[in-house]
Amino acid sequence: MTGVRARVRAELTAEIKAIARRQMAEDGPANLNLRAIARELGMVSSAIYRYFASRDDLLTALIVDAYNALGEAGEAADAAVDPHEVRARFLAVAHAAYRWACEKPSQYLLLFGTPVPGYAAPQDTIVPATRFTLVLLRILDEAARQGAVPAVRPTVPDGVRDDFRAMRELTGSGADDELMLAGMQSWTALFGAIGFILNGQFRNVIGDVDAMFVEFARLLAGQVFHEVDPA
Amino acid sequence: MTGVRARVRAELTAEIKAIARRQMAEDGPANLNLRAIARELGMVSSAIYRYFASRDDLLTALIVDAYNALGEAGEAADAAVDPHEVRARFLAVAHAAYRWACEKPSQYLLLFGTPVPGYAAPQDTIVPATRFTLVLLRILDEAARQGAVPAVRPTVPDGVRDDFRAMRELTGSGADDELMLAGMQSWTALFGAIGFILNGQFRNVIGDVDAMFVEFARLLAGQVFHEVDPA
DNA sequence: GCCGAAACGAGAGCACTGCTCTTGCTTTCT
DNA sequence: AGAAAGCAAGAGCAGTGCTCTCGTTTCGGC
Repeated sequence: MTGVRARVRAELTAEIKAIARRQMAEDGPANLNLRAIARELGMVSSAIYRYFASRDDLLTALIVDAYNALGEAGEAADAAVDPHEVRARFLAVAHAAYRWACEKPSQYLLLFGTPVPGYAAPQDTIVPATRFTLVLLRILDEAARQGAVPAVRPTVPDGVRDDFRAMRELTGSGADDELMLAGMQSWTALFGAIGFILNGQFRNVIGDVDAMFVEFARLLAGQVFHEVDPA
Repeated sequence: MTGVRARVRAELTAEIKAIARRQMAEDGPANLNLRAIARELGMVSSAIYRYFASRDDLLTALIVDAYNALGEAGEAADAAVDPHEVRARFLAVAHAAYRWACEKPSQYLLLFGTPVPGYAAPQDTIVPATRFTLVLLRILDEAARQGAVPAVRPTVPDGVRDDFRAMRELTGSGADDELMLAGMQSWTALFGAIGFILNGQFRNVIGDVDAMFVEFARLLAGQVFHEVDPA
């Protein structure tokens, strides 16, 4: 094993993904084009199939990479802040997600945009997909330890209580149902805002979308971690 | 004018759009297929081009229709509630959007999902696109009249103040900057939640997503219209 | 009523896509 | 050394959006 061939294969695989990412950034995530990649590599289109069994397979690999990159960005941002300052941690992670999305909009849309046509996310993606969410869950955990209470207290629906219990068991989180639901809501709001900004939904409406996002994040932090000293 | 030909043309145009919507619902919004539509109509693909200059043109028509349908759903829901009960109005409109999205997921994703490949929204879409938002702005207006204050008070960035002033002038709204920003945030959070649910982001995580959405909406209403008597 | 103009559907065709299969060549393993 | 596996190339298939041409049908002004 690990002869010349194996190394060349790894390099070519990486190169295919790199070109795919660049082309997606130029032509949009849904325009992933195997033939164009092959052309750029000076190969013939059928050769690509030695490395990825299908277009969907390549897409899956890109999605997994993107989830991991986003998760890593979140983890790094979280680790750079005092673990006890939950608001600061939330803001750092939120800004990290926003920054990552702005730098790689096509990859962000690959994760959170409309699923590509007949594409069904395979099993390989679900673990990397949870990586970013786990960062937020850990922040919720610490917030619960500090007795945080949401600004508006939700009434958690019965059907959701079981799901939250399962999540607690799976992640070892100690956040109570109310905090969990508020956190979940802020989580969707966060990604909703990023998605809207990236999709240009605020074009011709809001000029400085960056400033607005910063304030959105502050609002969310205040809503979830209300009875906690501000950072 | 208004001969046989004009009526047939109108009917065929509508039929093309109807078939397109149905096919989109089956194969996903990005799989809009002119040839398949023509096949179903018993026509040849080139005949479609008598009615829509291009695939993008047909897409635009569908998008305009969808924006109008969503806007209409919001307007109807809002009109069915006592105009003074702002929380109830917000909840009604939020639920209307959610219901519409669940009934017509492909059309919702057409509006708020990843933009279709090389598609750039033309001018025709921007007026229908604001229709739903205007409903929320009117609710904010009434809330301002009642002295509503967000649960967490935002500090409105300078760059955004001008945009809000422009929106006020354009819509005749009387909502102050803080309420406007909180409303905007809740608006993105609302559509973010709907999008996540539709895209299956909560699959295998939350069982009863409907119940969760209802509580999300209640949270949002509470966050924006805090110092207002609950409906 | 008539006749030119415009609208229409059919069909062939172009350039492109994802994907398959076969054919030789090269590297790797036994 | 020889078999097996990996590899790139090329031809080819079915499908796409779109264009162009060609007879036919309908419409509006005379």
